[in-house]
Amino acid sequence: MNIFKTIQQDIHKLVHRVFPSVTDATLARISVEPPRDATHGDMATNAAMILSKEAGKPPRAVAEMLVAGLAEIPGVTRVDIAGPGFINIALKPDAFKLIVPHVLESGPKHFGDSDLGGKTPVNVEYVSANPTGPLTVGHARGAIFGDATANLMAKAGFAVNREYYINDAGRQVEVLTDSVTLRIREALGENIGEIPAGHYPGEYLKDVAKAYVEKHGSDFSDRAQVRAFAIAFLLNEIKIDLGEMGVVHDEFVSEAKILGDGEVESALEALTSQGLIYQGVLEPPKGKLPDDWEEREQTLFKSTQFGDDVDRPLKKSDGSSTYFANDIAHFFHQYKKGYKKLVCVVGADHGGYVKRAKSAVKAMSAGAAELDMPLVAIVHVTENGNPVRMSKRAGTFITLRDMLERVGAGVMRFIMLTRDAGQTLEFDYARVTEQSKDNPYFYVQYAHARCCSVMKHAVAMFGDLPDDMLAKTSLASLERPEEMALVKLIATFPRVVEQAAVAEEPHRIAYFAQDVASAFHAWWNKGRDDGTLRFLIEGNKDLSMARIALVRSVAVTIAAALNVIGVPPLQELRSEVEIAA
RNA sequence: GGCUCCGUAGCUCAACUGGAUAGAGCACCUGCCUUCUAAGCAGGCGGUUGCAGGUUCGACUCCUGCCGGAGUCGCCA
Repeated sequence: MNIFKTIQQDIHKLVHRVFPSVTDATLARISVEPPRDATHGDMATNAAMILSKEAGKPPRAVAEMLVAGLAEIPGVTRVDIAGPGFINIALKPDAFKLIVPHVLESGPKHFGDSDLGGKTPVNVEYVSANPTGPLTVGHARGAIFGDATANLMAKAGFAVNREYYINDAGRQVEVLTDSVTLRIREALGENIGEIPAGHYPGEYLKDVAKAYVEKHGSDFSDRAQVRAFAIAFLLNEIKIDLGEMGVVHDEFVSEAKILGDGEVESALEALTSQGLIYQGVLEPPKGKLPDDWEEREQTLFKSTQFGDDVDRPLKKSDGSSTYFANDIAHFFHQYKKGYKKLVCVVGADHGGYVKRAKSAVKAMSAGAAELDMPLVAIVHVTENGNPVRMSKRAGTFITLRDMLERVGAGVMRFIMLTRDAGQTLEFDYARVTEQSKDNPYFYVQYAHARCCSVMKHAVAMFGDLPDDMLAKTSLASLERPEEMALVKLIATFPRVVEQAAVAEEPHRIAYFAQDVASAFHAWWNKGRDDGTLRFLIEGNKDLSMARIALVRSVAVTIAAALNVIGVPPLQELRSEVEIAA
């Protein structure tokens, strides 16, 4: 149930009646949204301003033509023309109150569900960390963002597949094999001295070596065996970490398998048949010339035809395919499986790669598929404001597991979604675990726990109060502004879900949860000064039941939002206090 | 030097993808808190959205050029 959409559809119908020649494109631009300023009413539409050009009349004149029809839409109590031609609409409270039984019937799993996506198959790829070491907090952010984005898109009606692409081919895997071999020799008693340059120095490889020796003994002569063992071991560690974070994938796709299956060749053939591949010489990069630059003819993809800045090479000088060529194969693989929309979550250091990847997908699908590449920025981990440096190369990075053990998955998931993914995130151990309203995780959980506490008292007073019963409760006595503010806020959730899904911005859900928590805390606090605003009023069962229904729907709404983020809502905070103590 | 992302209150960040008077929290100031529910509450202060142009009914948002920060720049992934 999306009241904004319902009204929007009514308005579209009305516009069509008043302006029969209106085009679909124009109609699509006519939106209905909650105004920023509540005094403007409950909803505002830009219809008159959008139609102005086609109608050949000034916006306010167009608005005049729509007012009468708008007033007849069910639930509408007032229609005003304002500013440059906005039409403000007020609805009777009952129209909004319908959301409460809807929330209670839908429950935390389904409130906010939408069919916007029309079951469009979408592949969301995230994490995809190389199986060469443990996950870092940077990976954690990408994992959480990707997981929440996948949840969000699924909630908005897309058919989502969650993919982890295993980079188990290429040079870094050979480096891993060398490094592990060294550690195996060490485990067998050899003094290996300093780890030579060009090897991964991380101590975690000792674990790999130890496990290898336990399984295969002292024979490390079979390079393929060492490599396969190391990858499997480290990938398993990664899966354990992800599992504890509640980050799930539907499938793990192996790069080595894609290469082995000849997918690169078939992808390149597809491009060749479109005349998009040629032999040529690239201009050297403008400005600073690399020291070892030499002109060379190579195999190039005409990515400039699709918005890229230069054509991109597909073969290295030794004839093997570039990373880009392999990725084209990977995207081609996804496309062939039927996905029309590809989302690939990558680190911000891949920013320069987005254009060519998008152009490749556009080219090989002949425009039928589209790639989005959200960039996830760095995490700065601090402790009481003091930065904790991380550097994967030095092997002193902060691992996902370090952070998980320190603050727990719920805190990580929520806090990492309190920023737009493209913004660097400061994550302060002290701040995200403190029990105060300055900590958004706590603030939201506290609101949910307070709702649960009210429910406990309510049950003691009135007996069992299942949701399906509360859904039938009369809400006629809800008339205070604090109550209606919450009802209206809850009613926007389906809209927030759709917009966040389209924008692929799950942080909006976290902000919404904070908004609901804030409005609820405000209501709760009013009850301190004004006894008539308590939830449970002795001797007034009608009012109490109506408020209980609203409190419960607040809890369900917060739970539904947290569900998208992947954070379990807490019934009470006491247990957390004990953990912290 | 080219490209990408970013620049919003003193600080950390939002702003419904072009909508109305740009919003929260922290900090600061004022008042409240011997509790049906204070791990606080109510209010106040705070802005030429980096700068300069442009597009239009309307710009934090789109375009151009500067300034500043981060990332990246054929044979790493």
